[in-house]
Amino acid sequence: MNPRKSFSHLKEQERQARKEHIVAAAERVFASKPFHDVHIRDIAREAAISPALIYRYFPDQQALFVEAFLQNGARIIEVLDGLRLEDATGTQGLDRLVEGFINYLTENDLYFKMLVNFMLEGSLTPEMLERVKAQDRMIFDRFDIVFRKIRPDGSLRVLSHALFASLSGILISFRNYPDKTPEELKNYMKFLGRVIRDMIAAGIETIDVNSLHH
Amino acid sequence: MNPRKSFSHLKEQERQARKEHIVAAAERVFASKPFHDVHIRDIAREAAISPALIYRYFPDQQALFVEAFLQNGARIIEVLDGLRLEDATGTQGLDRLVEGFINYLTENDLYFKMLVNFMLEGSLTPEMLERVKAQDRMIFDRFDIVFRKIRPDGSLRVLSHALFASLSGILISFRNYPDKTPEELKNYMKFLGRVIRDMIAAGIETIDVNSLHH
DNA sequence: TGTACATCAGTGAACGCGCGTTCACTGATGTAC
DNA sequence: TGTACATCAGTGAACGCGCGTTCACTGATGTAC
Repeated sequence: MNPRKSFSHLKEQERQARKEHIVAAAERVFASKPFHDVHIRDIAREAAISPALIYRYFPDQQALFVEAFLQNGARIIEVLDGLRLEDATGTQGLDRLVEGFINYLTENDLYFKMLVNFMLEGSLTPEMLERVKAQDRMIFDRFDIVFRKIRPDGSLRVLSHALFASLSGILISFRNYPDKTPEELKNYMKFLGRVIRDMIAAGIETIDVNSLHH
Repeated sequence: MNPRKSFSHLKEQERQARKEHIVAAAERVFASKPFHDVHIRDIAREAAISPALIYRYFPDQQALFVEAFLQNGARIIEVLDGLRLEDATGTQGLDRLVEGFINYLTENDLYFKMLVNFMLEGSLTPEMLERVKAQDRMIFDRFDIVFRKIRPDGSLRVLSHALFASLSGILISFRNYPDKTPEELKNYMKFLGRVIRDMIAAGIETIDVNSLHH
């Protein structure tokens, strides 16, 4: 590695660090206000830089948003891995997953708001879409682990999809449920999560998952 | 009723009809493009009137949007009532509900997009909020009917919430699932709906719903 | 070591456009006499 | 019946603002000799 190369490598690293600084600022802004109230100028202010500088690091707004989104996805995967689902036996993993998933996402609903917004209107570039898809798969993989413990023979991915959708639905549907404190809301969502969990735990033993698809 | 009064009544009726005409146009536009691409000018064009006229019937954009939203909610309730859930026995009602709900909302996803948008960012006036809440309750009432058939003793509303959230979650999570035709998507969502349904059917007999809340 | 020059991260201000909303006006219809 | 006037639904154009993005520039750092 000649000096020239090593130098440009350092430069590149610096550049990467600054990029991450901007993404981190974006995440903080997303955490603080509704999705559609987040503007380039807010993020620039949060990062203490000029709005124009953002365009030296990202081609446009969407590229930055997707980056922040993926960053948050990575964080979710970390949280799921922190639950040590592999080590659980029987339905223990399911318990942990439901509890952990709702816990994290009620406390960090930025990822969730972004996720839903991308799902609703998402018209991503093919390349961005590929990255999001890959991350989705990684999340579903974590869900699969839990079901493999209970029904090693079943269509795990289908169950993962069903559980993910159910939990997501809880988080969305009761997000702004009126006349409740945030604490009550969170407890109610966790309660609904347990209802779903118990249904699944009761049903999974008896149902022939593979025969359902017709 | 004197002529004056009857006359103003007619006028009022006309006014109401024109209002509905605008709302209907709004619904059509919402059905045709993403939520955030729907603008007053689009709706005016669809209704074949001047944008300015809309402001003679609605105080602002949000008022019109909420009206279109409630209109769609009313339509959902009609669909649910059309399923004759009262006449079903055992888990038959549950089957019909899951099938009908997903069927309708995959084919008319405008309501759904609006619903989710209101849930995510919704900052409605108290009066608007009250109307939306009342409609939510009416929808959950239909869900309750189904569960009352199976478990007359359980906490019906909780089960309704859990099922509603699960189905909503399916509709959102797999809305833009990549590399699938709309037909395949719809079938997969219905399939996931049946998975949830079977879990519930299996679990509901054995679970003590009332004891879960702690 | 010093000097002229190139590079490039970073900037504040301005551009341009889209969109909700308002304005000033028109013309049809109804009313009073 | 005819005429002057009031009302009010409806309009096209303009206002105003917010926001993504670009522009023209600065100043620090590195390089060549």
